[in-house]
Amino acid sequence: MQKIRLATWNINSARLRMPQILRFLEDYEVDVLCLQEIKCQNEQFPQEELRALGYEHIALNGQKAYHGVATVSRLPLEIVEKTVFGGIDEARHLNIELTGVQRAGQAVQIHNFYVPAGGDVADAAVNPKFAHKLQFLDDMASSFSQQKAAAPPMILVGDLNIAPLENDVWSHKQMLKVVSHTPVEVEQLLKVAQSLDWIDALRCHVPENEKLFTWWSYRAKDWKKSNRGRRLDHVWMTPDLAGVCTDMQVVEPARSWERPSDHAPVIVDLEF
DNA sequence: ATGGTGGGCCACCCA
Repeated sequence: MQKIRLATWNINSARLRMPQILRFLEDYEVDVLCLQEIKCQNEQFPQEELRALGYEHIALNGQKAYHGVATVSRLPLEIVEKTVFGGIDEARHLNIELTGVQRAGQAVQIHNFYVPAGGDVADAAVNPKFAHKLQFLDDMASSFSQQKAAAPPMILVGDLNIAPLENDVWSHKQMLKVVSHTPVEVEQLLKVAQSLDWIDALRCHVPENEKLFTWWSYRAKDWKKSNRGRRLDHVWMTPDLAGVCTDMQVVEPARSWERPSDHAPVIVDLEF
């Protein structure tokens, strides 16, 4: 049996927060880390410190200043694809396969996503960023639907910028018109989930009637005290991997580290 | 109803 610890973290600048990344990998004994918002080009990504720590397998999809995703691993990996969803050429997706981790003879793939935030106004007619977000989700759903007949075992992680359930936000009622929790986005995300019957791995371990957050705004005076969080970061698995995820945790302490990201890392423990 | 913070980069854009 093979035990793997996988994590996802919107880091909000990989260069600025490399000390936090190294601390997280060490303290929590992470095997594979998917980062979003690395905010740098591939050649600017600080690889040497990661390699020195044993993370020798690094896949990058960076761009200048904005967005960008990276998958950092102790286990061998190969890049499968970097896909542009939503019609705007931004670095928001990276699919790798863990060549040594297999299910029914097929290597397990890990999709690392950074879905557009969508701006402030939840109306695609007046807000192009919101239109882009909806189109991005639409393209995700189509892409996965096309694979339905013969999808390999896949895990999807990342900052999806949507908190779909009532207890994925601090106040369902007060958030209904706030981008990230509007019914139209939630519906779109549901379509993506249905495209391959994706399993919401985090909610397999925390029931839907309990609050579960992964993000807290920088703007709160005391994020812990006000606790106005949202579950924007997700881990999904294809049905053939049901039962593979034995545990999960949102690493809230990292939100209080020095110069933190506004997202906490999410860890899942996997057994193959 | 408003503005609050943070990162990249050097005027503002993005979250």
